[in-house]
Amino acid sequence: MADNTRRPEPRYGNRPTMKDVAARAGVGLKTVSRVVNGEPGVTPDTERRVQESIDALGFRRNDSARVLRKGRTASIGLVLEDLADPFYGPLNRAVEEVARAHGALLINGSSAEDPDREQELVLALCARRVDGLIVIPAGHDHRYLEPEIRAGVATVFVDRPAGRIDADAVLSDSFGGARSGVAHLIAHGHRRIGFIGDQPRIHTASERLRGYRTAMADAGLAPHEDWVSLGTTAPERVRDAVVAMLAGPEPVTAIFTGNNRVTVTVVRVLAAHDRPVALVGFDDIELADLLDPGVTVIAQDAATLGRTAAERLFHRLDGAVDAPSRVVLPTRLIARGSGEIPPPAEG
Amino acid sequence: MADNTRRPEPRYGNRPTMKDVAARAGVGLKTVSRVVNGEPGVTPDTERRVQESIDALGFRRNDSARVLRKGRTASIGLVLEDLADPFYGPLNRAVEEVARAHGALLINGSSAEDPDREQELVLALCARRVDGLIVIPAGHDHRYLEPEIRAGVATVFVDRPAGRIDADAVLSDSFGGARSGVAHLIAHGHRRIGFIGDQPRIHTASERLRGYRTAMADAGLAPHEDWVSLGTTAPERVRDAVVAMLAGPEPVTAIFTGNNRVTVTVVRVLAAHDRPVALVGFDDIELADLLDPGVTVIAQDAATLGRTAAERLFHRLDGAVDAPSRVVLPTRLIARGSGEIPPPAEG
DNA sequence: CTGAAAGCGCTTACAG
DNA sequence: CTGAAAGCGCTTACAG
Repeated sequence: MADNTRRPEPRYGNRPTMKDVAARAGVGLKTVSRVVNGEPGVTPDTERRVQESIDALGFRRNDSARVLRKGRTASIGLVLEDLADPFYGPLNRAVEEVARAHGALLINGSSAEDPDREQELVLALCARRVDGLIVIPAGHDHRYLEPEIRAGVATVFVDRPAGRIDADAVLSDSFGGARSGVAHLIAHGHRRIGFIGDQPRIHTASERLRGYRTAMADAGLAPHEDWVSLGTTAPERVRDAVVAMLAGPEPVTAIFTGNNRVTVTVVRVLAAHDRPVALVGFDDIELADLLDPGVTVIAQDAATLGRTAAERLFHRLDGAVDAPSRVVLPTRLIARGSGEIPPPAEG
Repeated sequence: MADNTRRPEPRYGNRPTMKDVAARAGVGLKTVSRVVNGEPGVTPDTERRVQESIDALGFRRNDSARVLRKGRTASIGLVLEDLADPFYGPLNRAVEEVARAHGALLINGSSAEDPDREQELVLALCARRVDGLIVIPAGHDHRYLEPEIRAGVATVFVDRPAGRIDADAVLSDSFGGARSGVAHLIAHGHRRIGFIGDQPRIHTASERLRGYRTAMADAGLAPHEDWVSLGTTAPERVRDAVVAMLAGPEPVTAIFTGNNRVTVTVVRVLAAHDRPVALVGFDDIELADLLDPGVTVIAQDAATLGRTAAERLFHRLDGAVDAPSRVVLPTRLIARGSGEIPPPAEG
């Protein structure tokens, strides 16, 4: 027999159904349903016969059919940017734990920072009739979700707000965090401070840039255009940005980085640089404390972000109909050395 | 009106169905189905009327009902140990990409290294009638899966093999990787080498220990019992193990660590230690190259692990019925400094 | 080209 | 305590 023999119609295999169990036990369908669901009103003897039949046939209730009748799928969708990004790991896990506590399964997907892919994924989840949706949006126009939300799909945005619709959101204080991080560098004597961030269409990126500009303005500093670089977090792009800022007649003496991926690349570039350059990064990164110098960061609490969003979602699923809310979680500056490097004495 | 007003029966909201669309367009149910699914045999005029009706009502096909009829859910389940562990990020992402390419959604869950939780999750996924399952097993007895596999649920184990059943598995070469890592330390002059690993009931942990013992035996070295420590990867446990190995009359001069979490803690402890101690760790870790010394590791390719497993799964779903296979992927030693530290001159 | 009937595997509402 | 009938929202198989 060849290796590539194919089954005719795979279907669910040949799974026994409640009907099969009922026939074998010589009872009605509803009685099987009662036993399977632990409902009362079955004599011990009948129950035993049904249970024996279930075991013999290897019956397992088809929740997919159950769901169709009950109207709730006991599943939620989580759309994030990249399942492989360590920043989202704790967020993902926190959402899972809350879902689990509510008896719901988690359907996961990455948008890859592509608005079309986000929409495609979100609508596929709606077609599966997930009870609710937690979205880290890639796009800026979520009006496509309006009919779904009206139809009862609870939706909570996390990390970034929804665009053009009014919806629950759970965010970190990107503006405040960046502002305090840049102020920290200024307090250590820096005047020429660079900002390297993610693409400006991403809400967190533009908020962090705003924090940078505000901190500079607060100190009466006017950042040179060349000190700001926004774009993808691809290592080459970030590397070029650092190199450019450190060259020229007025090189920056400190850099503020907009997220974990940017920070990692900047740390690499600075490690190979001849003069010390101060650095504060948004997002904590693993082993940041063991580098020399340790990396000073603005840490956000990704797990709390996820947990808060999921709890909000289930609150809605429990029937809460209060107005959409926005929760902003504080960030925390962790000084480890890189942010406390003074600028070189001016020549 | 109070905030906590509750809707009566949440159901799917009040979603329009094909029946509603048909009634509004004045056509039969089957015609709507044809339009929704892009099947041929509808006049342009009829199609226009139906489409108009779909748009006006905001109809979206209920895939949950579709699935019941079609027999396939176009979804797969992935059970891993911890969604927050950075090691699984790339694996998770790779599985997602393959699933996406096959039009399937990904249902995700963590076992938290608890066999009961693994089983509960796996069976819940089976009840949802996922088409297939990718499992990083926590337990060692997967006979509970036999009826499911017989009923047609394709199943592939990844990172660790199944227990007591014959099933596809995609693994990294834990034994060979650990053996070569320890041999590397021996080649650099070490004789007293410690091994700190995860709990021995975990397949990868015991295989790596076996690799350690084999490398030692190959070199004619008899490891002292105190040089081997297995247990949870909790930082306190690992810290105590390192401290114990470095104390006493015959302290180890090098340590081999069994996975990324152990390595991270050991790096922390060694950074605070007064004498240099060589280190090779299983699994690559972010920024390992920037530490001083850089951390020498045995790297495995988590993305390939995930991709290979997912491809195997869809191969099965396409009907392949060849015997269960075991794929073992090679590991790669990356020398960065910590593994090349020589032992101190003997007194 | 179009649609009425039956059925996927359950639960609901009801009757005995 | 028990079960037959109807229905969840689709697709299948068939007839016109």
